[in-house]
Amino acid sequence: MNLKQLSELLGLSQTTVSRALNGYPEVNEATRERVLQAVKETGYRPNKAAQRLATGKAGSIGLVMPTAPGHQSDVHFGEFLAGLGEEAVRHDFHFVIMPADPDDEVAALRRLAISGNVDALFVAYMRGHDPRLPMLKSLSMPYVVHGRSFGSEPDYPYLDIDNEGAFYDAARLLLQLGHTRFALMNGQMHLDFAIRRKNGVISALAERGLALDEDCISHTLMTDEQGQLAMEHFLQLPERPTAILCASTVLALGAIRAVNQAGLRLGEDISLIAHDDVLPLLKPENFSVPLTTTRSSLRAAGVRIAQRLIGTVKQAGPFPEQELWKTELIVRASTGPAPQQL
Amino acid sequence: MNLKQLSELLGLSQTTVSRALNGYPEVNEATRERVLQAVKETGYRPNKAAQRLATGKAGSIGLVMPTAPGHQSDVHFGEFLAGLGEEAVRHDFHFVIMPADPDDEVAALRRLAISGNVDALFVAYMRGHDPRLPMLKSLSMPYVVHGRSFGSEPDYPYLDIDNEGAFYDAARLLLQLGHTRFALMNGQMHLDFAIRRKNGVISALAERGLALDEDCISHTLMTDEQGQLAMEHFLQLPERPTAILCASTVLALGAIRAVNQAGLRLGEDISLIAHDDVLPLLKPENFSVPLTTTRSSLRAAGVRIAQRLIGTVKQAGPFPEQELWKTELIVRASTGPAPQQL
DNA sequence: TACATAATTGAAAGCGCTTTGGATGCCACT
DNA sequence: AGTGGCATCCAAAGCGCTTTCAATTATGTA
Repeated sequence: MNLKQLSELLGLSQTTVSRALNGYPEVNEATRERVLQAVKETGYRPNKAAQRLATGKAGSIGLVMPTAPGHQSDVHFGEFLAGLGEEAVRHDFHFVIMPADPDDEVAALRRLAISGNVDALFVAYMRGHDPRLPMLKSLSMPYVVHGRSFGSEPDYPYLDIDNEGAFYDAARLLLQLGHTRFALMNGQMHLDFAIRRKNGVISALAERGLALDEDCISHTLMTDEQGQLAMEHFLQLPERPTAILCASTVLALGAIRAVNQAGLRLGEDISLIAHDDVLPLLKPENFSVPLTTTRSSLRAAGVRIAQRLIGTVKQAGPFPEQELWKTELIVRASTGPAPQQL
Repeated sequence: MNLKQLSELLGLSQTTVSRALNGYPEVNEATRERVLQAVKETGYRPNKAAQRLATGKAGSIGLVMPTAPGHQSDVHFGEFLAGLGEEAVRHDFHFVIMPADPDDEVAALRRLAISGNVDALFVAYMRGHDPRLPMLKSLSMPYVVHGRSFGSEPDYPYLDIDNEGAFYDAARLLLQLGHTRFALMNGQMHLDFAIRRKNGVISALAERGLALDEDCISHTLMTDEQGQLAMEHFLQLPERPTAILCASTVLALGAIRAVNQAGLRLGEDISLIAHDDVLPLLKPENFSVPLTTTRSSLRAAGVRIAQRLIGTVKQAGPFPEQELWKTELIVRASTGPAPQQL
């Protein structure tokens, strides 16, 4: 069943049927009803390729999937993708996923753009001074960045969470609880969010005249193994930190293992706040000691970015170019007053 | 730059240029060279939508991304996707990813198929008597299943690993080492691979007149938390098992944590063999006690399935309908002789 | 009643590619 | 010289949709 057959069946022209389907105003409401009814009965579905050829829109958004160690099989990637997909399916959009080595990401992105089978690009894993930004700007294709690029002029469309604010708030909570010795388990150093989170902690501490020792910062991949290692290191420090800020619940998982193995009690000897991306497999409330977290749903971010991307392609009204989402600080049992003595 | 322009530039017809590009035999080698050269110089890339409209091929493979708890953000999904993508990019294929609740998977798959923007379907997370199989057969669209469906006639195209053989071999190794008390940490009960792995263990044990107690089997999600819980349970059993078979290195991670916390030594008090999907984040050789594993790369499976799918769409020669990959048994330090006494 | 205006509808021209059904020229072979 | 076979190449017809331009009918207005 195609447009021609459908229009013959209705005794209308293809033009009118097409217009009825695409919501053009110049078609009589009664005829539109008839068309819609016929669509329902016949199960007609417009041919995507033809639409695309006629309109020039591909109905798809492109993204590069980094595949080097450390990015590969990143749980965060999957979760974000679920969000993108959730929105995409509502608009009959799909993804063009191009896998690429992170070293090749700029080129991969360009290839994707000129391949002609995407309408818009999505970019993540932003770094400080990210080289993809100038490339994206030179392309004439809509894009939205997840995160930001520290050090670059913020004149590109992005959706980010307030990483600095989140970790500032988290650090303040711990300060109010009387903690003075802090440690930060962070993501890889070159990543934008890691830079900002660190800044958030530093500025909260600075207000109390405290500093974050370099020895008390770890920059690692977001795996629980790395979390454990980092925490083991912290626990061996002569001035053992009592307040831990943790860039991910995945890291926290390992960290807590280390705390337990050291015979320390979470929420008493050690207070910990983790950032929670709302990964369904790792709920902070299900930890044996429920985790205090700064929360922001990665999946929701995926939905929103898909909305903006698709909306832009469909030219459906203006979207804010920059969005900065606040995170929620949720206090659970992993934070408590600083222990009175060592 | 489109075909018309390119052909005018060359002083050839569109027909000839098209044929030259698509490897048809009836074009002079010299002219083909000229065309290829011009393509290189102009950077011409055929318009996907037009090709698709003309040929009816979309150049994409569809897959349903399950999003319910337990499937969501599955590390295995991401890893497999990396493999699919690796091959897809070579053929300028892309994915249509449709997220769906597992309850809705049959319907989602059908929607994807009739949406008209995929040429082939990929299906995973197979179950016993999987209801998607009859649906797929009724569709006239190529597909390949990752895994199999226990209890269904094996007359559909699949790629599976020899789960039964893998766990049979693993169990035999442990038997040869003198172990007699076994436990199996398995995936969810309804999943095909879990059924087969269990069968493999049971038949190896049966050869020695041993049985696998129901109490010594866990069926859980493949998370390290579940692994830890399961192992804790096993360790509390009156007749504590000394030989553990584990469906995933992710489960093993938690299991080993439990072993350590119980003060037991891996490879001495407890021998453990895990199935290794070759997840880059969780390498068995990097465990503090390197893990004996049955290995089969999930990513390689992704590559192969993409090959078959794309090959079928392009009608590039016949592919085997059914493939069963052997796994490698790799002995490392987590297996040792059965302890002499409790 | 006559005429401008608005509301609907259609015919037909693409979008850029593949492919069918010839052309054309050249050669070998009767 | 006449014929068939090959190797090359091309014109043109779609593929199924959107959209421009034009036609037709209905609605007001003077």
